[in-house]
Amino acid sequence: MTDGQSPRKRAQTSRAGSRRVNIQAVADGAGVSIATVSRVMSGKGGVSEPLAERVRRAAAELGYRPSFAAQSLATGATRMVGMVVPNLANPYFYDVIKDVNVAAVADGYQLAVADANEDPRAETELSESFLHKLDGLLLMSPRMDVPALRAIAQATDHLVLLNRVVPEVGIPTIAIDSMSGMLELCGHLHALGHRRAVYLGGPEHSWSNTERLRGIRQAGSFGLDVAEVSAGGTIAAGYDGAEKAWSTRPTAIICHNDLVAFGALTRLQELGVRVPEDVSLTGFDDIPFASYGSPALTTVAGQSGVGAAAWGLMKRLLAGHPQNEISLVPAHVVVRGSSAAPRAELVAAE
Amino acid sequence: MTDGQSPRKRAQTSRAGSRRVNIQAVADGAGVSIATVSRVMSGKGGVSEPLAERVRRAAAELGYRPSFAAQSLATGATRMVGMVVPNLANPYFYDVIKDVNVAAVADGYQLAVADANEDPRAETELSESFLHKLDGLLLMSPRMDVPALRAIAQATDHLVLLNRVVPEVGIPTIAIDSMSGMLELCGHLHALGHRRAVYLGGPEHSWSNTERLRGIRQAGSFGLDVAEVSAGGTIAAGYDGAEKAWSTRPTAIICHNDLVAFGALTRLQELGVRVPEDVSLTGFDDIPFASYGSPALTTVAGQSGVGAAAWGLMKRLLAGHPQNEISLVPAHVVVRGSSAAPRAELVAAE
DNA sequence: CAGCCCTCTGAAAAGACTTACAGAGACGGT
DNA sequence: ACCGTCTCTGTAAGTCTTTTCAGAGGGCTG
Repeated sequence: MTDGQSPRKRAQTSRAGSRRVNIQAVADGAGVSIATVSRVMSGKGGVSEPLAERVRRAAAELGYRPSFAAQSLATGATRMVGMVVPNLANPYFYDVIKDVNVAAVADGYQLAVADANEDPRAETELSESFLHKLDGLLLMSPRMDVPALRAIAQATDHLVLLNRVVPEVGIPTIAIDSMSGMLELCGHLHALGHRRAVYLGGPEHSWSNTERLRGIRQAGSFGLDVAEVSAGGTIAAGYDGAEKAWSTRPTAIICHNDLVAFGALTRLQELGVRVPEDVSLTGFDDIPFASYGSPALTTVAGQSGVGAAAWGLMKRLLAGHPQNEISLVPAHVVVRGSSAAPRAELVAAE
Repeated sequence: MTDGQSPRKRAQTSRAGSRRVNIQAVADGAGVSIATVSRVMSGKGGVSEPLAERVRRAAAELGYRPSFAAQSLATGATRMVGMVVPNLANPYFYDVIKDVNVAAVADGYQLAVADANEDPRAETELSESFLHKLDGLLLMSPRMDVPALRAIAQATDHLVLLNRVVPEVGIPTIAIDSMSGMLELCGHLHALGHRRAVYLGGPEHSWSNTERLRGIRQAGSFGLDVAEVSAGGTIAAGYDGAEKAWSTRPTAIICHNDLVAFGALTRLQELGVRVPEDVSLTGFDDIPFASYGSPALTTVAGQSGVGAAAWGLMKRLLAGHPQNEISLVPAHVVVRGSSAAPRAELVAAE
């Protein structure tokens, strides 16, 4: 307190000043103008090497880091993108998030993830907030309604949709081809000899559920008859729906996703129903848990590549090239222990 | 195009101006100064109602939203906090993330999550980046070494540690009391009659693994003998380690977490070992999958409250009140089907 | 009726950067 | 020797908001 100087003024002269070290401090330290410091820090070139070195040293000495807020304000960009996910609890999402993350980081962008907690309103709010703060937005399987989606799409060009196709709004999209994946799965079951199955459904109005149902209905054309039992996409829903599904004595139970299958499997085992001897059971998504179930789950894998593709789209959008691509990533059946040929007497009984 | 005005100047007069609607545009629209607009938008009061109404209408008409970057620059705050997680793939983390999220949102903060993909270096980079951009940082079970952690702690006061206690650096911390949770679990097994168990360990240098081991070693004092087999905290690690653990013919296998237990369960069933008849199996964390396994997993639950507590700490830090609390959240055994009394002859054999 | 205080409003500074533009110096060519 | 050009650097404007301070006006009190 006795240093004899007003601590307020010329704080940038000494490093003891309590104010943040800013670009001016570095400029003073290196004896150059702030423009030069800015040029050196951003690596844009155009500064002679000896001077640049001097600036770098001064910056390092002072521990200077450009202010994110000021940079964003000046450039109008943050080099961050957001991703809103309906529910982090589904391990399926994680695979995609990881993919996007890796790809984005490789391009010098950072990904921030927000969880909407299964609430469409939260989804909308988070989306608008992210959009307003970051450079771009990836929406994973959004449950929000079309008007909400349209509002967001109108507010920005930097929007990518994952696993939901909304033809009435032109948004660049990457989605797993649930329909054909499901069709292939049905084909697999049919080939094993199944003729009567039950579909344990997913979230009512979700696009993926609609698509998977579409695949299932098409399977009717080659002779696989599938009844529908609605569930909800979660383990609990699978557990709760399993008994009803089994009550119709199908030879196969097709679950909306692996989570549902997992829950159903547990319930079936409680009921003394053996999988796959008494009934075949299938999932969708191929989450890590799927291959470790007992039996391991026959499922449909397709997420690989989705994340990278989504980032590719976003990257081009950020570069200012409008996209209107809607691409479907193929999905393929992964056969594991939970599906088998139905017992002969069950097929014969039909 | 014949409106007779140079479109460049006074762009704020018409809504056709291509530049962003800023506070000046609203001020002009409402016939007030930007200071008044700012006051109205931030709800700070001090503006007469009729005028405020006029401003609100003008803002709505123009679709004005304050610039996030400018706001951050002016206030020095973002009202966002970041959380870095080693791996989103572990469902356990999700419970905590969700909790923090809910609590933060309730206080008007937004949570951004970043995944370090099990890479300590990425963890450090993400942390520094977030710290630099956002108002605070929550570090979930960080794997980074102490110097890295110390560097971050020195750069900010707004840091909260979850599930890792680092006594040599004074960081506010919330952690599950793994040690006593594990001790309680051992007590449960001991009470059932178990005397010889194996611990299928977690990530080598993680704090939680160290603590759980500590609990296990203490259990020796009341007569539960536990050998150690290192695994790695993942399903695959549990699967891979199960056979080795079983080879010592314990009456119980204590897994580092539910993921490991899940993998081990699968492998044991493949080997024809029945759980819990031939061996008891326990997890830790009580992830949603745990109660749906077959058998359902006996585990240790403790995460409830961790997220909210962590946010509480962060909130006080953000309010400028230094904290140096290191609090341990109690964890308790949840008994389910995977643990039972050992078969009499096995105990007798000892 | 004067003075005081209170409420409301606006001007202007502060916050930290980027970047267009201009200018200085060096160097080569004629 | 002069001019043009090129490279490097600095000045200053622009980005958008918050907030302090001062001032205007009105009402109340003594």
